[in-house]
Amino acid sequence: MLEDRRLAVLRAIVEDYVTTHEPVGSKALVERHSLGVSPATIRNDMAALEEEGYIAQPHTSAGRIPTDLGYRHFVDRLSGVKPLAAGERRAIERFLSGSVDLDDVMVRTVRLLAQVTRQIALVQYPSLTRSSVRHVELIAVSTTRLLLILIADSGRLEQRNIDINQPISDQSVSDMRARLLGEVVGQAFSSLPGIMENFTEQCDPQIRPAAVAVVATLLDAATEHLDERIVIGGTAHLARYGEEFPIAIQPVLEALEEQVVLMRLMGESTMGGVTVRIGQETEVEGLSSTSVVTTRYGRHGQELASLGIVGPTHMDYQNAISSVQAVAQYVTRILEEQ
Amino acid sequence: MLEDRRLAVLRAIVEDYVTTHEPVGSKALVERHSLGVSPATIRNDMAALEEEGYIAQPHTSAGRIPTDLGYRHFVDRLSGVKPLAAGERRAIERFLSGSVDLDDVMVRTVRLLAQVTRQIALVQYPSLTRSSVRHVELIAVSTTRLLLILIADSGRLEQRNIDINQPISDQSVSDMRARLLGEVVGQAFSSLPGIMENFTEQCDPQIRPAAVAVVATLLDAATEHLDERIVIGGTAHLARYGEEFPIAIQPVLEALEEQVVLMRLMGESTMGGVTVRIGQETEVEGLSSTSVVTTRYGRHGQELASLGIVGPTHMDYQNAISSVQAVAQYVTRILEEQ
DNA sequence: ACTTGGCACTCAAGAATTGCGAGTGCTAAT
DNA sequence: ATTAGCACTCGCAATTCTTGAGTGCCAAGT
Repeated sequence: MLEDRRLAVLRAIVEDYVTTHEPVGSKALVERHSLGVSPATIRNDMAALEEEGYIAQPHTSAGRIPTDLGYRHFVDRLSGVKPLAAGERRAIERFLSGSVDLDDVMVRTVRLLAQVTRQIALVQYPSLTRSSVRHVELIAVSTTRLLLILIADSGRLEQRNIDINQPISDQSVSDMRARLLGEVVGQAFSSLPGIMENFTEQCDPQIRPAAVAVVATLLDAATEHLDERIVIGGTAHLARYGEEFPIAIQPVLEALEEQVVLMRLMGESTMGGVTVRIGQETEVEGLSSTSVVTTRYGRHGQELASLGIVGPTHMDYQNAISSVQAVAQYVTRILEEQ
Repeated sequence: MLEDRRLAVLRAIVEDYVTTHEPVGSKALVERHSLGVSPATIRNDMAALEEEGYIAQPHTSAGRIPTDLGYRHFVDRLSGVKPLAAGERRAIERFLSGSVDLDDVMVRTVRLLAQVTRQIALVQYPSLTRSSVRHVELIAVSTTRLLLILIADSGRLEQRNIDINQPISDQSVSDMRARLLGEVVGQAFSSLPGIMENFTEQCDPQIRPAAVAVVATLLDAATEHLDERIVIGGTAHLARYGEEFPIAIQPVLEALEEQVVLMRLMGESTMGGVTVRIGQETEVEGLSSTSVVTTRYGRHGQELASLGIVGPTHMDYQNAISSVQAVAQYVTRILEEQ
């Protein structure tokens, strides 16, 4: 009973603070929520909650605000995912359908997510790690330059220029293309290094140098920078919460321009379900007063990549979580159609 | 002589304001610049300049700041482009070389430009309008779905999925691919509508529906959304000038998320030379207290697209202009190598 | 053993006041 | 045309004052 009320108080504090963005006091709390006890009682509970580290006072004569730990508890005990309004679902569906290609899907998704959550949105391109090769194309741009194109079954596409020392005939290029196609189509990207091991040896010695270059580039494209493409949107929302609260927006914008940081945010999401990292938990300096809500998405049941949002720690977690989840779900569906 | 000095005063005011970001007074001016006259004289000139609309007073007892018109005059009379420091040139070169593909070039360029100018950078992908087709690829993803890939000689690449009603054989796809290749490779994108006019008619009636879909998609890819891809970087710099000056950063971020706005900024640049739009001249609401410096870049002499920066009206125009110009030059060179 | 009313205490934030000084415009002298 | 002198303006920073929301604690009540 006692413990129950304390949690209710924490919950009420989080909810009020999320909506008003102002420290909440004991009196306001009993007025806005039907807690059935007097402010004095609440004060005792608050003192206990503060002792345990769930809430804090900006200064002596102010109300309480939740700490990172407080949000953590709140999120962990969320009663359940609030379903999205029907209108919202329809909006999502309408927004994502009619994408012409993968780039388009990514751009639309990030816009949608930013719009629905009113936060900064991040969407990672489908990883090559878990994809396989749909097609390979080798094109002679000139006699000493080839263009290699790799298409993943997720629709993602990588291109690389290859410079070779000796001129190569169109016939040789065509042969190599055919061999490449035979070897790699349908194979997982992760298995390419093994598969390509003997490729050059079985080549006509004359074109071996070219083959070596092609294989090197292919493996580079297939194994390096696999997950490095991330689209960002909705940064304008940053200004909104920067206005009133002591969030320096520069470090946030800086963090969002660092590929490494983004990779960390997107990469660490646990499989299945939604990951919420609050404040310091992001382990990124510039994001210490923001929270990150991510989840994985993927087609055909395999999880390809992550998407999510970045917002102030005092965001509406319920809404954020359900939106992120819903968008991930729809993206997955769209990608399956592709 | 008199007119000369007035211009010198305007110039001095702009320069001082750009470095200090504070209204500049008559006394400070004569101290920092060797104008050879007394503050009182400067005051007379200032009064005249204010009358003509080149400078303004934030309030009665403050110094003067340049108006948009003042900056305009300053920029128009710039003595000449300040050459970049050798170190800077080397940095640019090092930064851009070693790009693996077009995406890479674009991303590196935008980062570079943002870093060098310490402003927000915009880089537009090479337009298809002025490119021609390097290669076309038609791939059967399934029996009722094709993937069309268009590669421009600028290295830009477009992909589209095509759903067809009736299953199509691999042989038919291969035939169509061969015909497509023969028809369009080497042709300008702008000429494709004419070229493709009779394509479907010369098709085996059996696969005509598929051919119609392919042609429609091809033309759509080649003629719609030609210039729509723009990369943005360096938004973190926005926070820097947002800190001290009365620039609301939200409208700027919002404007930068509007494709239409970006297109207008990038599209209107005049050919050759650098375009500077100051304050209201941008004709974008959210950018009324920023200036935009753009120029065109392109390979083989043809100008493919634009790149540039967005910064506060009180930016260092000299530096901005020369940096934008230099980066455009190097990008052009890199693209020519590709 | 919890709850609650009462009460003294704290302290950030806003309003009001003041002094300072940078900067101006004007005038009269050079 | 230039300049020194001077009265005037007015934003800004520093200072002080006031207010009130909110707290912690204690003693009384259930």
